[in-house]
Amino acid sequence: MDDYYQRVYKVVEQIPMGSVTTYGAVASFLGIASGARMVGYALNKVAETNIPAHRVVNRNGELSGRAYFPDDTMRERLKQEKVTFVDEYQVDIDRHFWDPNEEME
DNA sequence: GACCTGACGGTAC
DNA sequence: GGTACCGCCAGGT
Repeated sequence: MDDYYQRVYKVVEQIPMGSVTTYGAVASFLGIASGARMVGYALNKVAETNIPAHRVVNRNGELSGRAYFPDDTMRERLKQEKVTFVDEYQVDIDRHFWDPNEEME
């Protein structure tokens, strides 16, 4: 369902600056807790659009999809948003975590 | 139409 | 506490 992707984009667009969420959180919000992979797959298609896909990381806070962005766009944008990094390619997910289920219920 | 792969997650060992 | 394996949904070959 292409509508599925639309929902993913819509949720990702709601992520406030300086905050990040996880694939699992988005998937859970869409009703498919086990479809975290699909979320990342969908974001891959919007990596070059206006969707802030860089604010979505895995459950460990790692920028697993940075390779799909040109250069270090993902890391640079997050740093620009004052997001705390615990590692060169890992954000402080526990500190900036944003749950769509609590903001868009 | 069947099999393989993929920006992940949770549980088991 | 860290590593390994299996499970999920969709899409491409």
